[in-house]
Amino acid sequence: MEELKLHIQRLRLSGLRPTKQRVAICKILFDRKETFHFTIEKLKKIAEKDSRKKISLATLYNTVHAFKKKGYLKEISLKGNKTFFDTNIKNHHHFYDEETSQLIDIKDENISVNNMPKIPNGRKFKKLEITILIASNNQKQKK
Amino acid sequence: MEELKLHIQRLRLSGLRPTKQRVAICKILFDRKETFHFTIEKLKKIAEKDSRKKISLATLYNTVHAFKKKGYLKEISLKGNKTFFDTNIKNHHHFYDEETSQLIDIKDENISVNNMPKIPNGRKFKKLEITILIASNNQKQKK
DNA sequence: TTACCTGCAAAGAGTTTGCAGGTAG
DNA sequence: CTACCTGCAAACTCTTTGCAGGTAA
Repeated sequence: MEELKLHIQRLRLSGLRPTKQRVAICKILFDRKETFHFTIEKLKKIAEKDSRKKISLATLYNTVHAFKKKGYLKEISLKGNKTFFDTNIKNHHHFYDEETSQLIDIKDENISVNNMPKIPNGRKFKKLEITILIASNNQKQKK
Repeated sequence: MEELKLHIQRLRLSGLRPTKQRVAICKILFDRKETFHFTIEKLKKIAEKDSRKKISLATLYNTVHAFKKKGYLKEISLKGNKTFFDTNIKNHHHFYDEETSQLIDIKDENISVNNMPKIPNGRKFKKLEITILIASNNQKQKK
């Protein structure tokens, strides 16, 4: 179980004790090859199904926020009132289908801006975020 | 009062009757040269101060949503749980200072993407949204 | 043992909705 | 007069927090 050690390390470095609930959350978040995009609600359902136990919101929120603060997770900027998180912490962008709430990563090297506007006075550049909104092809016209 | 006629027209086209409260909202939103970025809460405060009367949340929400549906307002994609709106309905992008929640428009012609990634199968391109996160220059380092 | 953690439930924040009196047409 | 609108408050959704029993170290 090499992964388990990594999970425990990630938790400790985030200032959290490695409890069963938190390790279960880690498995879902980090035992995967591909990016995982999620809301707290979705993570809760998956974590409870996989571990076959109740995981409280308090635990989910404190764990996810500690990971975000430590940089193991990123929050995604989207319309709407749910907070989305992303296990891909590299600099990257997204396709987003608002109808299905589905997110797809775009690698940083697969997109670029060729003329950057001047940053307003007294400010400095922090980060670029590009979202390409997409929709189903076969969709009927919305009235 | 040429503006008043425009406000009434906008309201009618949005399927709303031109009441005093709604005209007051229109004045704040549309009697201006520059883009206005706002949350419902901010609009409420300004509208109540300007018109010196109470405007209920129900009125604010139904009016703003009708304008958004009609295309007189746009919703902005940002982190966090408040909904931001924008009176600039042209295709454009934003600088965003998360510390102050300040938004600054970037005209579409002042920024461009030079290599677009391939749109996922079965989807079509809808819209491009670019946000440039900025921060104050003189800010102390965040720990 | 001690500090931290868990589940629960209550509280907050933002948004939406039902209702009864009020107003535009 | 009728349909729509307003303010109010209740309800809803998502998130945060306080608490008392439980667990890691």
